[in-house]
Amino acid sequence: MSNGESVERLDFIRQIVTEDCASGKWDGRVVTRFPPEPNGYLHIGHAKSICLNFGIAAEFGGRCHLRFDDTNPTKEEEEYVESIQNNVRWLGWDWGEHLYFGSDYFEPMYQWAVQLIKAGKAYVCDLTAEQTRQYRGTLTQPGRESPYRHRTVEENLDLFERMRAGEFPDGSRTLRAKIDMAHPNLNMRDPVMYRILHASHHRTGDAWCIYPMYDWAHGLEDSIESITHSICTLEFENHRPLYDWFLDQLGVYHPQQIEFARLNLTYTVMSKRKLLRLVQDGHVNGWDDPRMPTISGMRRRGYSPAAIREFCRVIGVNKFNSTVDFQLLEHCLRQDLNKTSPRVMAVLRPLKVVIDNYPDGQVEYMNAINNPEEESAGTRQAPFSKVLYIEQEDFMEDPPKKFFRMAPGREVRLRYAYFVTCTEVIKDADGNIIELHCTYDPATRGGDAPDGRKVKATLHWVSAAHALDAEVRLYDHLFTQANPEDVEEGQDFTAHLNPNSLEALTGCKVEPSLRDAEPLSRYQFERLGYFCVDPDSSSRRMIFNRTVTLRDTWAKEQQKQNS
RNA sequence: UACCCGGUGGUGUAAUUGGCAACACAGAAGGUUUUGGUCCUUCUAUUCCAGGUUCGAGUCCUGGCCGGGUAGCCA
Repeated sequence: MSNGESVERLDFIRQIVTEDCASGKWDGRVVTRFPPEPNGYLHIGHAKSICLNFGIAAEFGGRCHLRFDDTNPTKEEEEYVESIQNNVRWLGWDWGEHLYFGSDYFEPMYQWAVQLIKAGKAYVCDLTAEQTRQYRGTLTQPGRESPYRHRTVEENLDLFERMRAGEFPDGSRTLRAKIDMAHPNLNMRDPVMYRILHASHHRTGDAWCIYPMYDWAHGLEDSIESITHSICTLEFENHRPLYDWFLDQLGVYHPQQIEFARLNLTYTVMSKRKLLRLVQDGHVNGWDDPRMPTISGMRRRGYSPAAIREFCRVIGVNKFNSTVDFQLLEHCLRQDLNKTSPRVMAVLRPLKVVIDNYPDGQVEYMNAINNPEEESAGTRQAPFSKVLYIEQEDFMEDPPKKFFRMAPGREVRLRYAYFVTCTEVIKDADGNIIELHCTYDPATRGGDAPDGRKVKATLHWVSAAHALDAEVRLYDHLFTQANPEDVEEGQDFTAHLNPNSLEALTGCKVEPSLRDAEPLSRYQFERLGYFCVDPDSSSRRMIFNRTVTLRDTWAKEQQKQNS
């Protein structure tokens, strides 16, 4: 293991960066960027890109810019700019002074466009959007040249200036690059560089009514910022020739674009469009709903930044599409939470237990370990008394063979407290078990028997008189199918939404040490899972979100027996 | 039926760049345990196919097959 760890393997992008540093291609500089469009919330797929770009910069002693690619005012909002910054910071990355906006470069971009026009490499086109599409040809057929392709430089300059001045309505003209209408790569068939959009921009206001297209803008943004490695996702592979063409024609600083495969995860969707749909149609309660694969949602759910970073590390980087098993994410989560989360006892579905031979009114404080994985976390005192709550599912009146927990006449351990034996089961008129009576062995205080006898199970519990009430929200996958996109004709991804993805439990009982738990703080509820204090939680109304269950071999055993 | 990219266990990735196919997750079995957690041990492959080069091919070459991307005045 230590051997495998020491030989840190490089993904193909880090190999390129390593080679470039060795050859001095960029004078040893490493400058990357994370360039989101502020038109939605970041999700775990973005985290992969963020960790890649910021991670490479950190590992190679370079820097990573946070740059908002805000070239389309009709879709972008300030709210998203803020959430994105918060998310990147929360994930643990720091862009230092290097916060940029594509819109800050609109003027130099415009000047470069003028330069291209003067060089005869760009022209103003009066075709409508529909006509442009028809002239472009198809995947198998070449396009036709626009009738406006051969305007004079003077006419183009004049028209382009008047486009900027606002003389023409939306959609009436575009500025296009003059490349090759027969090019097999459709992106090279005289792509649009500017469109007219009389729309207010969240940063530049009404200063502009022409806005640059992605292909024109992005390379220039990279060039201005002296990016060395412009890392993007696979769908931009076909755009690289155009990225290169613009920069070559202009003769400016020219970064290298490198593409990698975006992340897919089982049981979830990963496109901004679909996530927006879930929010807008009310399938979830906002972008930060704990069921969402958004960074905000995962934060609220209780994921730690370290767990997400580790996940992004272990999934690797590649050039082919793949779908990562959700369980790998949960593994990274548990691995981190196990080391860092204080243990606490909480009962989700309480069952009252009375210890008949325990003195009325007596309270003992039991020494409980806060985190067996972290000695420095110390211990705490948990109050124990005659009336307790245990978990309903920890008792069975007629237990199957492999059930080790409480049953009539069986002795089990109450964690950090005593061995108890169930002596009586009390039911209501409908036959539901509503209360248990037990006896305890005073000699087993702390949980060990002096005579060395063993018990098969240890149960968590809370003292009824000391317990705090809480609401606990249990979450499951948002979709019932590993691949939500795999649907019948006429259906869409919402067809497999899981109707039981949220189960809210009230009347849960938690130990009193949780009284002042901070919002977003994380705990392990012993034997149950990891839980996080919801931001809406207060001392009057405590709310916990279940982040993830503990691995549960008993649950697996039950499934086997049922099937 | 155009162009570009890609195919390694159930899943995600490695393979010192032509030299014993390795790691993790998942699954199965067992051990330890005051969490049925953690931890520890063990078990699972025609490297898409067919040729070729070579002492030797996951890696190089040729041909096929399969998958993904691309016809926004989105990014």
